[in-house]
Amino acid sequence: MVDNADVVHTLGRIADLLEIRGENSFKVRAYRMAAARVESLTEPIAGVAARDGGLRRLDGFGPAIAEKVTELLNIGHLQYLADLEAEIPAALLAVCELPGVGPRTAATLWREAGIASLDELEAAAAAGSLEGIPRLGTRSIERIVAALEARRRNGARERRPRGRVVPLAVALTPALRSLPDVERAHAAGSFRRKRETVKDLDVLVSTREPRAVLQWFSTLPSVERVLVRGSTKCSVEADSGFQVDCRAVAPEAYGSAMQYFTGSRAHNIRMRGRALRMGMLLNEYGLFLIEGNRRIAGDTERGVYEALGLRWIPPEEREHGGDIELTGASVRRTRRPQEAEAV
DNA sequence: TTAGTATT
DNA sequence: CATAATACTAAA
Repeated sequence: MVDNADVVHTLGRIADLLEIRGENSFKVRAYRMAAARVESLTEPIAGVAARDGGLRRLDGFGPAIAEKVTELLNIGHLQYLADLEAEIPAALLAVCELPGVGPRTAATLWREAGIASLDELEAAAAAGSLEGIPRLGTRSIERIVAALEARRRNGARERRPRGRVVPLAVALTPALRSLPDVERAHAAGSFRRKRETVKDLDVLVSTREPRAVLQWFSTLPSVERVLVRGSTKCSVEADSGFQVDCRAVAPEAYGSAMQYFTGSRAHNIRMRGRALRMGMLLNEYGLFLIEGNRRIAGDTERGVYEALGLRWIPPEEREHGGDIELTGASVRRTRRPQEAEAV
């Protein structure tokens, strides 16, 4: 019996393999969107398929994906996926999991050097045979070797229970606040959204001296490896390979930066799309009227939501894109006229 | 400058 | 035709 989770897994796997194959990114995205749609179903997909209209009634299901999922439901097997798996080694997906290595690099390693797994990559690196691969310079090879070493030490990265990350967060944010140039510091991301597990810890700081703050952050004793360090953000591995991202912004952008850095990604896409439809641009630096490029919000997170006609949405409710419609009752509809100036 | 990878 | 916007790094 094929259940919803099987369909989600199958569609996601197709997307990953198509990506390594270098397929049109809209096609890849289509499979991911269809997978997300099935994941959000509250009933067995077989039931949807059986009813009038069938799978095509689901958002994100066009003729091609509907046909494939029908085949999977009916005979418990999808030839299209089998063909892809015959073409592309499954172990390449693990290569893509290395930080800094994505589908294009994995495809290059495979096609140019026949590397199809982490073990083969490690052997090739040790033998020095990565040199000479097109678009793979010395620095890239160094990064790959470092990533392989980190993985051997810590194993594959896994999400951690939120409770296991709390001590890190409660130690890090006050430490950042105690720096001379830092005004504010808070954990954001899925930690702030109170997800049960988190993939990494995101910390936002406001400062006029981002470089100094990020320099301090990247040289903390518990930092095992610096992944990237630029002028506005720094990502490190600490605490057995757990990733911690620090983003620094000017104090007047703290609200919009918190909005951005809290996510979720789907929530941000909806918020930014809504801004566009209202003739505005939303990014981590503020909310801007496109006409005249005038900044109208961003100092506070609440100000961003209200300028977009929404009430402030608690982080826990920002998990899915639909939250804006479900919970973000329009301020215009709910507030009384005399409160209008508060926006 | 651009491609690739990354972040929410 | 297709959901947003931006940052960092290495290679060319």
